[in-house]
Amino acid sequence: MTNTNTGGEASERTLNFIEQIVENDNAQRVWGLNERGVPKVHTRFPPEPNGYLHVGHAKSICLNFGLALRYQGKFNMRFDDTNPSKEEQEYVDSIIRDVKWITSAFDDAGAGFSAGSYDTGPAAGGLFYASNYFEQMYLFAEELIRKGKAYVCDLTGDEVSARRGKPGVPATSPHRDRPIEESLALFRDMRMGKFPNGARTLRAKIDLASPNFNLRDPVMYRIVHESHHNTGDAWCIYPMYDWAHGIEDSLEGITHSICTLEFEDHRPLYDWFIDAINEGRTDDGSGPWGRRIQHPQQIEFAKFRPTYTILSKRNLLKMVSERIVSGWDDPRMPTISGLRRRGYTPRAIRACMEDVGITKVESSIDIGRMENALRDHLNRVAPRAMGVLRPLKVVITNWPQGNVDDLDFVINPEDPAQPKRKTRFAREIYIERDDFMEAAEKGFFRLAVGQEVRLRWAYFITATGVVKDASGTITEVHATYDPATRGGDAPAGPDGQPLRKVKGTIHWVSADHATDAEVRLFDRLFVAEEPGTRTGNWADDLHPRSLEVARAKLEQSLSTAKVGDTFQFERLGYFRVDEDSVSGTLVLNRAVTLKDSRPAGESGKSKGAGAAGRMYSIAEAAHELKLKQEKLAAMLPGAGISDFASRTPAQLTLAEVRGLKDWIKKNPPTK
RNA sequence: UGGGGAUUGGUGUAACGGUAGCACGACUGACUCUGACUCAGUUAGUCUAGGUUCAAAUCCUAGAUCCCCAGCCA
Repeated sequence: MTNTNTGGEASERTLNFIEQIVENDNAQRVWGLNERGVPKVHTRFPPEPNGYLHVGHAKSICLNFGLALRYQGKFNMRFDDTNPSKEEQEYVDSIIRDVKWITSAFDDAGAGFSAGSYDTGPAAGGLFYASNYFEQMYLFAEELIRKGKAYVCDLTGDEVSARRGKPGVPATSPHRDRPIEESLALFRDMRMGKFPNGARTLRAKIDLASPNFNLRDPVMYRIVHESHHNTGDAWCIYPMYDWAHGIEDSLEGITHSICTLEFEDHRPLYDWFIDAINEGRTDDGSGPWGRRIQHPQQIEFAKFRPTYTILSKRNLLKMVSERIVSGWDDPRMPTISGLRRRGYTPRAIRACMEDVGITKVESSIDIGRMENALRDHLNRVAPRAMGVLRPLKVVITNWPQGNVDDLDFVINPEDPAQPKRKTRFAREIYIERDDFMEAAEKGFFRLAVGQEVRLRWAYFITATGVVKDASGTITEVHATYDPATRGGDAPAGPDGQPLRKVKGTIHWVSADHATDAEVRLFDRLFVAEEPGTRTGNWADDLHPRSLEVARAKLEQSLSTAKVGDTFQFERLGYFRVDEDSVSGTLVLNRAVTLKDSRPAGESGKSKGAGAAGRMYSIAEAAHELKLKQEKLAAMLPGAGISDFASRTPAQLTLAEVRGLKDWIKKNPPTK
């Protein structure tokens, strides 16, 4: 079996546990056949429109949409909009946009099966709103009251809390034996708006002593006098998630209701509600309550949890409202709209999700995996261009004044089918400041005085001297070029082999033909792998310089680039034209750098993210060693790490953690 | 202290009583007009302790650690 990291195209791999469940169900025809004559598979993505979608949601979309596609089923986009006080039309609009964008990664999904976006392709189930089922839900609720399975409770929120009980101590409710007719009348009065917010609730009559608190007579309806983005003022009672969700799935014919781990405790409730509705119903509808409704299967999986990121909508909202970022679509945000603006592609996001897989293990995903997936995709599709982020002027002193050369530039070496295009070269050019050293150090094979370098697709040049300002800063480099190297090839000898080699190739931009641009360089929003673990407040781990703005010089052809265009600037990374661009002033975002295998330090970046440089906080180390933090801290001196208390930051190296592991084996802690 | 989950190299993930494999990362090297890409190689793992078995990551027992649950949020 092979795994794929090549853009998420379907390939052979072992089935994940959800696919196994689906295939089992299919083999046993649990859900019957669909109109295509294949076993029915119907999934959905059910966000609440109370914020923008983030990468975590992308995983769920890919899972659910991918399942529908793989098994020739259907996928519903559904708003779980049961709480008018938190939901807004702006969020509805953004979610629709984002889901379409993510699902577009499934276009041309192979096997002659084209996907299209969620609402147009063969997997399209449609766009739905839970709020459109309010009337049906209400009818089901009355049915449960009449079956003696639900009752109106007069307790306030605080009173319910106070009476919730504890593990081993049952909850209490003074109204659970209220006569059916009385509950029915009160429930109708609730709907009529006869009571203020919070005065009464409808509760399911399940088990006040259940060890699972979700079953201690959960609230089904609460009174909320507020306008709803979809139903307006039609309702003043709104269903709770637990009551509503299973009904939504059932009504839409969902077969596999996939959600995240924290809802495992809710599954018995999900099942109870559907079973309660079905009690007294029959397959042919002949009973007193009519036809049975579908009972979807809830399946839970672990969330996508990237390092150096926070994902809860509440905290993302806080970052937006406190202006820590410029908005929900700030390119540093883990929101789908932020990733899109930064330059991520849906295919890269999908590939990352495929790479990471579906399990019930709450693992955290190295944010580098997302970056790798992006590089992998963009490397194959992004046109190359040249841009200089920190320009340093080079004067080619032996280049004829006023002369301009048109040179061939390869658009994408990964795609030889693409034609070449012309790039202008002249006497004055810009190169990257980092690509020049007055005196080359060992291992530095870019431009230096007396050292020859290749200008990509242009000429070999050798620096001859520098011009400095009063402070000693180099303002200009003088160099000579070799006319025999036009196009960037060294002249060949009689045997056809190049007569000389240059180790370095650098990028450049013609000064007279350059276009100015603002280039935004992003770093992680947080400096801690898990923001907030150190102090309990993620704000303490914010990266103080997660945005740097460069005044760049780009090759002339970029001046006509459009918003959304993405390029690889050779040797630098991938860049996307930002929405902030106005005519004449380009703004680009660096989506991700290229990988850099230069020695650490030389590239100006720290190379510590990998395993070798991995640092552990005391909490992480304690987790790794399966010890309590205090216990670990106490044993450090004995294990030969005596200076830990004085370290800043208080971290252990990977080697030390490994050493501790061995030491603990030999010296087991006392219980 | 009640209930529900989880635990395989640095990371992610396979193996469903029978060779612990794959991917990412890291490290070497080759190639290279991007210190990119590509290619080759190296590295490193079954939470612990018992038990069952010819054979255990897998089954049993006990324990450890982590996550979730007492909203009229979803």
